[in-house]
Amino acid sequence: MVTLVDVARYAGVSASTVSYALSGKRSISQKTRDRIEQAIAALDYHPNAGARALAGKRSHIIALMVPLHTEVHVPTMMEIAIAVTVAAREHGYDVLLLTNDEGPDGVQRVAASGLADGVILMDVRLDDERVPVLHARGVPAALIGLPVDPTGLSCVDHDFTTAGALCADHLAGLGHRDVAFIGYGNAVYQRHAGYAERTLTGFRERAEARGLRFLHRSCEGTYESTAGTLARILADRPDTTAFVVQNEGAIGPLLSLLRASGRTVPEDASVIAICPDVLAEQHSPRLTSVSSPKKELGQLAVDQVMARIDALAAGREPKDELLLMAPELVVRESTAPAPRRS
Amino acid sequence: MVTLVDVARYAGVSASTVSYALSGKRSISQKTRDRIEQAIAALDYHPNAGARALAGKRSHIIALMVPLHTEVHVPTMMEIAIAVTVAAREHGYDVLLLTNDEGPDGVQRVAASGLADGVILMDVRLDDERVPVLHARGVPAALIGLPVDPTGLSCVDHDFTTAGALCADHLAGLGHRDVAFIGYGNAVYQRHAGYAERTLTGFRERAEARGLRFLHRSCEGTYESTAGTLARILADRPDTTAFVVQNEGAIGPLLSLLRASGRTVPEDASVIAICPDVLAEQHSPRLTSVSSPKKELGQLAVDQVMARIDALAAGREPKDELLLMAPELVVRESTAPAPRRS
DNA sequence: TGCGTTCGTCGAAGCCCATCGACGCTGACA
DNA sequence: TGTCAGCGTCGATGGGCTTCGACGAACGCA
Repeated sequence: MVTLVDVARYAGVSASTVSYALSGKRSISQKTRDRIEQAIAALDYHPNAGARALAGKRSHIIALMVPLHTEVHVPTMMEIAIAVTVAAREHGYDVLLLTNDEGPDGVQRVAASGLADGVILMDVRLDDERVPVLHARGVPAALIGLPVDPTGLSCVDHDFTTAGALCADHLAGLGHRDVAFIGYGNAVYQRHAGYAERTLTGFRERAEARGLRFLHRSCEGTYESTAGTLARILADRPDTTAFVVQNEGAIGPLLSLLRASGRTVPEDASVIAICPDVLAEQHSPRLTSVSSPKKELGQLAVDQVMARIDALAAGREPKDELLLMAPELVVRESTAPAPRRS
Repeated sequence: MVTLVDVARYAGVSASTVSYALSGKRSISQKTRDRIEQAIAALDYHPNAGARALAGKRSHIIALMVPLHTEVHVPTMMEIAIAVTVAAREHGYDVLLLTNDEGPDGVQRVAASGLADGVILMDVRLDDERVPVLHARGVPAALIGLPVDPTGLSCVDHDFTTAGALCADHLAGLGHRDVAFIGYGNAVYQRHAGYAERTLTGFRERAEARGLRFLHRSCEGTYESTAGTLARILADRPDTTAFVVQNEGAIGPLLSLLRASGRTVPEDASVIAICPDVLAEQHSPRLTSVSSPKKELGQLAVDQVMARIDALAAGREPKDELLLMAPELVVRESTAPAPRRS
């Protein structure tokens, strides 16, 4: 194994000089810097991570805790995880993958052992039990999702409330009067997943403000569940002319079922999906959708932990942040003015 | 920060005794062991990861390199990643997430710096450029997927060849004569993704052996692409009575399209999906499918790296392994005896 | 009773790097 | 020409842990 001392000897300087050349924390003449770089290349030197962590009191690792089982769209989660990893690398950091099932102890473990300098939590519950640990140990952290009380924390999330409102606005603007909202399964609402509730609230408030009549129905996301949900909706409100779907699994079945029931989208029924753009694009007709950027979410979360890690190292008080990413409604082919009443 | 010395002092023993008590590498009397455990609990001691890595020459971290962008089913990938993480924890290891775009350099980086003790590679290409790095540095590694030349490596993968064969067998057994295989997009075959080619080979060979006429068509996985693919198949071989689909995105559209064209599944047309069971279950009718366990895949990969890490530490020569996980064909509601010729 | 073991514990020597204080040297300025 | 600032470099120290060799105590056996 090649060490810093080997490099120093090869370059004819002292070990500390090599260290400073690498970290840039003291100025080094161009000449020696060149010699050192040459030595590093010649010997194929890679600083030892453990030693660096020990001496520098920084592991250059952040932990990312992902949900083990989730009702949320898995590809979306993955996209965020990857965005986090890529963004972290740009800060010279690596990402340690933790699963939800380790719970608060997992956070404790990686933080207390100095394995990770900071933590990013995904799938945050309103009363998330990992949050107290963060406070207790003063762990630099960023949450993707909003707990009830975000004081002392940095959080990023999609602005689901606005997402819901955008849907209501768009449909109201097209002249629809009776609208149905097809959401996630009951379990999601029962465990108070923030995103589901907030979308619904945003939609409800705007719908009421714009004089829409609306129905919310939960749905498990399978073909059969969607069929049942749709049947109930049409039985309860036969005049329904538009659907908002916030459940990736229900989109395909809904379109098939509408088609099967003789309804053309968008002439007879409009459909808005709250889902990633790629998904919206791959249906036929291509779906008008509301989505928010996942990549930026991940990047922002990383920026937030980094800021907190730096603040901690510098002894500064980190400032709380609460960022909601604006969603965007893209009009495609699945929404049209409401059909005239028969 | 609480250190091992603090614990030792509190327990009235020496530091090395505490270390041995924790690692179990030398016998410690029950009495002192108790005192030490009590001290650890009282002081809330967590061993410093960096120091441990430095002194022990093991980081207790394995790196998992996941594809950045992939045509493969993302939830499947995620399931494997999570299985790896959970399995690693059971060995006292954590998982570092790397993305494909770091390429060979990424492997080099984490291995040479001692950041990771071993590496698991996903989405392995037939001529994967990361493999030479593994050989050059002697990095303990396990591949999920098969390269052309697996000598000196440990690999696990699904037995796609058998998966293809199972499909052909099942359909031949039901009396089908004309069968279509709807695969991934051309890009997947062009970059020689092993899984796509092997499935096709297995299917082709068995189909020929059983006297099936068959057609392979690639498909991008969108609704429109599926529509085009199906149209071409029916134009070329109007007598086609069964479909094998190896493309998660095409399943829903295919079912809708068959239904729309007046074909009932399974009476008029049989469908087998090569996909995870959960997916197969959520369509209507529930699909006969061929799937292989993802969780075991992840676990086996972890076992393989661990074996190699241990071998390296003990100076033993690790043995190569090549495990193919047997797929299982589950008969559900989408396959039936071939309809009589009209 | 004497000897050789085994068991339990200790002290010290690293592991590799970051950082601090010190020091000689060069150049600017008075 | 003398003085004072940097600038560039060095040596020493420390960070928390693992591991090796050593050593006293307790024990078995002859």
